[in-house]
Amino acid sequence: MRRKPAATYHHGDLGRALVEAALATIDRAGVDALTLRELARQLGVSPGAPYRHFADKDALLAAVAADVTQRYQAEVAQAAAEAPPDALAQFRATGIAAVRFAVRSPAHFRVMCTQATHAIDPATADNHATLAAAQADGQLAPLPLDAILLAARCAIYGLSRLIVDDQLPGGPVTLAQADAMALAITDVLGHGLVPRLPGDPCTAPSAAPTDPAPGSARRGRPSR
Amino acid sequence: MRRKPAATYHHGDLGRALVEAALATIDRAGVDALTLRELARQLGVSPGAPYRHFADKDALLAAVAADVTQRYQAEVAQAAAEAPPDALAQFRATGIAAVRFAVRSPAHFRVMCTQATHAIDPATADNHATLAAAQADGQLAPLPLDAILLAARCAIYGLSRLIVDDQLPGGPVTLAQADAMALAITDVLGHGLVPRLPGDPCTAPSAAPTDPAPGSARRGRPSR
DNA sequence: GCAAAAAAGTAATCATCGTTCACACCGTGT
DNA sequence: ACACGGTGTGAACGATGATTACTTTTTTGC
Repeated sequence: MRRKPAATYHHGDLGRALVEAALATIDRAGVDALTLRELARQLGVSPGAPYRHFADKDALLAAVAADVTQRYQAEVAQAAAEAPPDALAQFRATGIAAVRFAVRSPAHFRVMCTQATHAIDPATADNHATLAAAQADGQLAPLPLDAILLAARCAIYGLSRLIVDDQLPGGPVTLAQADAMALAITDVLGHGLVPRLPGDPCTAPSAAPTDPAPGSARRGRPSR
Repeated sequence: MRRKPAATYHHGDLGRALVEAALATIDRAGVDALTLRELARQLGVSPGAPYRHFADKDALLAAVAADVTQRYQAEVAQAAAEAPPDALAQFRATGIAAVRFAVRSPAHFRVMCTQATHAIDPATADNHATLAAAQADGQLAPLPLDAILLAARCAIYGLSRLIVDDQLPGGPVTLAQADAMALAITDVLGHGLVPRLPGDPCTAPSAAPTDPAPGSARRGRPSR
């Protein structure tokens, strides 16, 4: 009773507390382990109390997903802000940030993808303009912008989901491995699968185009 | 009692029937709508009967996932067999086949990804040899094979999951749209993001490198 | 100030689900 | 003929999501 600034009623701010407790439970034991009753138990309220704040379990999950989405987008945006402004560096930085989020909080990431319909898009409007400018400057290949955006998004989202879905051989993925894989992907995407003419600038802006990739992208070999 | 070849006992082949009924239910209403009791009801058996064939619900789901995985791999393999043997054509064909499966049976695809741990790999061992040969022939860029394989896998898996997770604006995706998107992605991946020198062979083998992509990859524009 | 209304929580209750257990049924091998 | 193992029955148990009627607290309109 000393000082409860916002604690106005019995609990103060159930609703917010429910979301945070749900986040903790999901992060610890996965979405399937989430139970409204157990949540109410943890917060010391009756089993029916949560229904004053959320229509049903799905509504709570939607709120959780919204919270996760906000953190996700903030982290990606910050990574974009801290990276050099050229298109490839932006792609690399945001890709790495996105994959890192997935590695750090796989369960949260999964909830976000399942519940928050099309919320994974890394700022389509701005990118369009930026990429168009990059193409005009000759920094970017003259491919349709929609196709470029889609390919980049698929590659990063694919890596993230491969990780959180446990589809990569070799157990859980470390942050360093995730970084290396994201880098390798951006390099491949930047360079292209079709061989280039000798003397082509290729993926110069990257650190070491071919070295960091195989050292960590070795996963995939021991699968069969 | 005329001729029931395998129908020996009360039901004949529960277990198989359970898997098929589960597949139908999942395809119609999603995994969350799957209930062991309802399944038993449909098959005219008691609620405890399924437990003679599966330890629990997860075991049934694992069997379902195995069934889906088999069909998925068969379809992808057939597409690979029917496509030209060069590396890029193989990538395109298997990619399109995989995405088509996801579009046709989103719920099945999701169960497969969630339950069947690392089963989405399109034949890593063979590909390694094929790609190495392609690289030696100069048909493929001299990038680390692991990175190439990873990037291709991420792009296709990413597109598939973007579709089944409903992360693409514009409602459900048609088969034609999915084909176009897969094609656009393979083109971008083949060409590379970094501009090429004038006169470079580029993505010649494809039909129309830049035309089919924007017509259908327009999705992403109306998002914001 | 204060009483009415709105917000927040409680306790009891329902339907359903996953799962288990003791028992009954059926074909088979001896 | 008979025991036995694989298969299905039927009735439970515990837990969950959700609803309802009721109480308590906070807010707020006058």
